[in-house]
Amino acid sequence: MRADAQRNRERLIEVAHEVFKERGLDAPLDEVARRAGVGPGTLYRHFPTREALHEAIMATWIEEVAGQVEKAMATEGGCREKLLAWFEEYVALLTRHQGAAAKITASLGCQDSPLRTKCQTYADANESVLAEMADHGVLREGVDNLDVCRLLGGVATMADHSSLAPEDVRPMLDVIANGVLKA
Amino acid sequence: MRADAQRNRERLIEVAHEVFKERGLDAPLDEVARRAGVGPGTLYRHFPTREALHEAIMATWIEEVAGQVEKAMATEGGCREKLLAWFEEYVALLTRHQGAAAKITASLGCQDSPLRTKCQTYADANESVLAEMADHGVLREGVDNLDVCRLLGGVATMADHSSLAPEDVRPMLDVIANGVLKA
DNA sequence: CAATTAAGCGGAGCATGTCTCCGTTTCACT
DNA sequence: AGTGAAACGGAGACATGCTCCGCTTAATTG
Repeated sequence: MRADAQRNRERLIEVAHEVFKERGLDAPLDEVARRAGVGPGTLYRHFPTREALHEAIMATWIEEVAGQVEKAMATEGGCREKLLAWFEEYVALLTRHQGAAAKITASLGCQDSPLRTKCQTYADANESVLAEMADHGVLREGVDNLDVCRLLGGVATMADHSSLAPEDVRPMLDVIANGVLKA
Repeated sequence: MRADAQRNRERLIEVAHEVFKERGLDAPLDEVARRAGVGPGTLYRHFPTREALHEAIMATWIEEVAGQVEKAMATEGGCREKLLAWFEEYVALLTRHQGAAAKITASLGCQDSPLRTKCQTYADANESVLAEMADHGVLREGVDNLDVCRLLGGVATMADHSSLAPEDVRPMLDVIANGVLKA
């Protein structure tokens, strides 16, 4: 790739990050181009679809997921506290950008989504936490990872749409934890 | 109201019902006007915002909610089966139109949403079911109606976005039921 | 049954946003 | 420096939301 193309690409990702943070994932793409000081054509050449740009943005914070699992698992207390710490982190990661939770979770099931690798990272992370719970014998029988991911995605989406504070999200996560752990 | 205005209003609601069913709640409003054989101006006079039209549409099926509560409570089996029957009905009602679940659930908390009366109907219905569970002594302490509604709304939203079949939704509702009922 | 009038109609048209096409510029290599 | 291809950028076609205002028509009244 030519040096100027590389520069533009990086600048676009950087600017898109800001714009999406400010105005949500549905922000006008021409605005991204304008602020990056390039024409719309340049933006669309680098990122043919809105999703392609989303994917590029998310690549930066997907890297944090593994670390957050470890952090949550280091929480003081029993399995329930660890699980809830992870659930809170999961929701927090998904709600970093307005609109992201719904999109990422929607692509959980489908193989051909451009966001597939991203949501897979989340699913894998959650699976590892559930496996830990199973090892400690506290996981209910028949609890499926995909279902839990969708439930958490649903909570995150509701939190996003209603601008819920963490203390409003917590009781929902409590219910899910109760449903996932043995009594 | 003049007779022709009345006629147009009814026709618009009827057509909007079709269009929203086919293309989701974000379908072009001009398409609704076109199919109804009126100008866009007429549509926007009757329904100044998209939400106003949504509200009018939903008024028709909001009437079914109370009946569905009774139907679910008449399900054979114990409290768990009744609760799950209601949860399934709740999700089915919310996913009748693409995009509806997210919008209705988002307006649960806020007082000034045009959809307030609609989502209140759902919240009241769910509250009555939870009250029934409490009467039978099977409801966990500290389970809040609003949280359960949001969880169900989240499930419905995920079902909507991923076009999930009822059998894919059921396990998520199982987890919520486990979290809501005493062990 | 005209005549009157205001409620209602409808579409031209502006605003915003997406995305493409293609003439022009710039980089990289010789 | 010269050359060719890669990259640029912006005009503009197209889609959608929404408004304004001149025209039509239903309802009322003498």
